[in-house]
Amino acid sequence: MRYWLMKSEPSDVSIDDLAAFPNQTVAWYGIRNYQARNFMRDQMQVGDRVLFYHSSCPHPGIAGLAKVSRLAYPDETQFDPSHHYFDPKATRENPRWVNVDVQLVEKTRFMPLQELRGYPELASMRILQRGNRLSITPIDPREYEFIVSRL
DNA sequence: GCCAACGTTGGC
DNA sequence: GCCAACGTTGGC
Repeated sequence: MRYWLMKSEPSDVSIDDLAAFPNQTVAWYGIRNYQARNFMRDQMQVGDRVLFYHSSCPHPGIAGLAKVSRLAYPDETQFDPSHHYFDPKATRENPRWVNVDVQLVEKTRFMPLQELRGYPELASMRILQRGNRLSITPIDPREYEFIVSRL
């Protein structure tokens, strides 16, 4: 089992939105970065644990715990010309983008980015590195446990 | 709104 | 295959 941090803009899908969805599950659509796509396609397994992170918002930070509930499959939004995430180079025969499904495990207390930055134990987390933009990053199991034990 | 970082594109 | 230009991300 692996551990991941997945960024979501709360104006798009917040932890409360996730909690309100059917089965408390969301398709992680809209990933248009090859490295992040490859994590979903090649490495994510059902049951993998996810830190659900709010980004690009007034209060960035960890908002809850989730898990991978379905293996990667083609992202529907790439086929829809009216959609923001439409990709003219993608076809049904040759999809370019995939997504997993993510299901809520628990809405936790909110752990702000500022707090994460304060723990020396987490200093090597990718999310904390200057210039990091990757929206899906693997998390070291010890870092995951450290964070969960403080939520 | 600024700006650093970095991924992508496309001409050559 | 190089690399300059451009676009996007995301914290502040």
